[in-house]
Amino acid sequence: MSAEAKQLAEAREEFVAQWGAMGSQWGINRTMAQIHALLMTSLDPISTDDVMAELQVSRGNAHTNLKELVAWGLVRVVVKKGERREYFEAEKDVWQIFTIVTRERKKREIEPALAVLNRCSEGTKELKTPEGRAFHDQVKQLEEFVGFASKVADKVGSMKHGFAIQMAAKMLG
Amino acid sequence: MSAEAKQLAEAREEFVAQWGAMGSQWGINRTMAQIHALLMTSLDPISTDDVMAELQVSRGNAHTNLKELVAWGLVRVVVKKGERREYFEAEKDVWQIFTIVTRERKKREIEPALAVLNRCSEGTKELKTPEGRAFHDQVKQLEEFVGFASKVADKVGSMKHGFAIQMAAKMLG
DNA sequence: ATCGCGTTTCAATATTTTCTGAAACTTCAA
DNA sequence: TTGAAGTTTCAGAAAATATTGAAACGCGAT
Repeated sequence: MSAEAKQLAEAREEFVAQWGAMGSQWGINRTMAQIHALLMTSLDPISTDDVMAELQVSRGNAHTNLKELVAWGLVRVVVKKGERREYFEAEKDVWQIFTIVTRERKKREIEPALAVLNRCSEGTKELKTPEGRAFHDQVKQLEEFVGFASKVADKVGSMKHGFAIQMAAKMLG
Repeated sequence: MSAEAKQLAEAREEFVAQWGAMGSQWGINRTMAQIHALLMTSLDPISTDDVMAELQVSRGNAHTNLKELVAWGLVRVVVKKGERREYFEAEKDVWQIFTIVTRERKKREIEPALAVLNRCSEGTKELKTPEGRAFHDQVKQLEEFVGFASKVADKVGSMKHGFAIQMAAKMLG
């Protein structure tokens, strides 16, 4: 192996390892994040067995997390003609990745919160005691804010790359 | 207990329980989220013993998570004159809560990612093989995007309530 | 200096989450 | 129909996280 190839292999290994470690901070499991890192930096689609070999994980683990990435929409299944084996390739466009993660986080984090807040706010609407009113008001404020965040997430998630960059640039400027 | 008081107690209990369950989804531990819910909907500051009684958790657990909330800046310590015991009260303004969480998430999620990306991008700058270039380019794109997100987070985290609402309204309109 | 009251720490334990490995299943070609 | 190649599932094992409970600690009053 040439010096260049070695340098690349090292950098990639670090990227995969660190991205995996970060997965935890993000509430995403380590293997899933590592596979994602591996796929994002692979020129060609790779198979379950490749993942097993690269990351030293079991077939079950590799399989489950590949399919989870496919469910998120961050990874696509690729079939090579004349081969039965499935290959996988990642979405590489960073804006696409961002919108996918935004949609997914909205679904997992914002929507359930909103449902809880709606319920608690509705159920205390006509309370008359000071404690009851205070509770209702606080929950209502949270509800309104989270509802608003939900709309923002929708908007951002449906923006085209160029438009988003333009808007953000204006905001930062 | 009156019917109103019962209704309130029930609603609050549900809010605390559900907010706690959601903590997991958010990568925040359940007790911490429950304490936060409790404090956000409490008119008066409450003590460690109150938390232990309400949530049926140990002193150590209550203590650790209260202090963690204080470290985040979501909760303040209150000393009542003539009392040695510490009481705690939550920040109740939703925009304040949002900016605090934004800052904290930036610190925990965005900054470490950026550090990794910087390192991996720097370390592969002068690779010449197609694989090396592809890796460098992909990492660089991620780096640029995350760096951008970092700036946006700073900006949003330092906005005044009114200004942010105005801007977001324009964006959604 | 000692006591009483509250805070803090931490080793042991419990719970939750992730991972493994093997069996069951599917599909397709012979 | 059989079997080779690949995929999927899942019960049990391992690892990571959260929680307990009790001891150590800090501090002001006596």
